[in-house]
Amino acid sequence: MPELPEVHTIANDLNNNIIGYEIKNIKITKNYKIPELVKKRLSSLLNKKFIEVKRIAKNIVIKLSENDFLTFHLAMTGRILLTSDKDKKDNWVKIVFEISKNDDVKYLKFCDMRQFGKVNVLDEAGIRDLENKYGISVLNKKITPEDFLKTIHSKKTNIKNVLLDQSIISGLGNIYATDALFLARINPKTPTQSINLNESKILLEKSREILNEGIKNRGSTLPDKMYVDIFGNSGHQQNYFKIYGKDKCPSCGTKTIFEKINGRGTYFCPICQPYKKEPLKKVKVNEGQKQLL
DNA sequence: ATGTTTGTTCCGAT
DNA sequence: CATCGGAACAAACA
Repeated sequence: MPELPEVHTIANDLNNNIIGYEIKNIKITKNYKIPELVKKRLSSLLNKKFIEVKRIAKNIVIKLSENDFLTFHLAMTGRILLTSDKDKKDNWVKIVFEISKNDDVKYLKFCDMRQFGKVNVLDEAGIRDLENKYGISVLNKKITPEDFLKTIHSKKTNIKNVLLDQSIISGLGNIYATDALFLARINPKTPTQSINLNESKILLEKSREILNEGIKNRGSTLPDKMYVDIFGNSGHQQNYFKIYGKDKCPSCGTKTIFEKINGRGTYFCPICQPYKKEPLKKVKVNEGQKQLL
């Protein structure tokens, strides 16, 4: 579930709650598939101290003493929970880190229902590699509409698809990309090559706006409650979705269209986000037609 | 029983 | 060879 605002909220809360704590024990749930190498690296973290928590794209990155980094990617159903209650039962717990500072003991849990999430331990070079995997961040204030347009044009597909391609544009997930396109009044199926500078400018603005609103509202929690923050609380952005999950366009009242685009559920308004531009079609031209042209 | 699901990676087709 | 897009990863719910 977690997209950038959800991951941001988790990283920020962890940074305010686990700095200075040391890892005293690590328990991996039986039958949880984790590479042997990662298991070995995890055990090397015992007695190391949390220095700082930050976010790289949708990864939670925890810096420990001796320049080790513990990273989590939550994918669709990952959760990070923090509790002082040793006996608290949580669903789908995969790894429990017992951490302490002086006499205070807490439990940092990595949970994952569908198990698409990833845990890893990296050194500084590994962190650099991780950073290099990702494309531009729309939240980077240095990115101009010109930069954004160039990036959009670098992939020949539809605009929704390129917004979700983390190696090109990092941070937007399915829900926020859907809402950003609605706010920018751009049809999600618009070919990237048809986007112009003005649309690039608006889309960049609206993408920033929607991500910042999501961060302000501590992420979005859908009815399945899969995303919760480290204390188990829901986010609020679901109350402010623009068009994601809506039957009717909040702007003009027209029935929204729900369509799978590149396998991802997409909502859009056919009136406010009209499909103006035909994709470039490959037309087979025979000799006779050529003369007519 | 079938179709959904907030993400990412891999592999086959073009 | 580059690029695109569907399948797969696994589990719960309606």
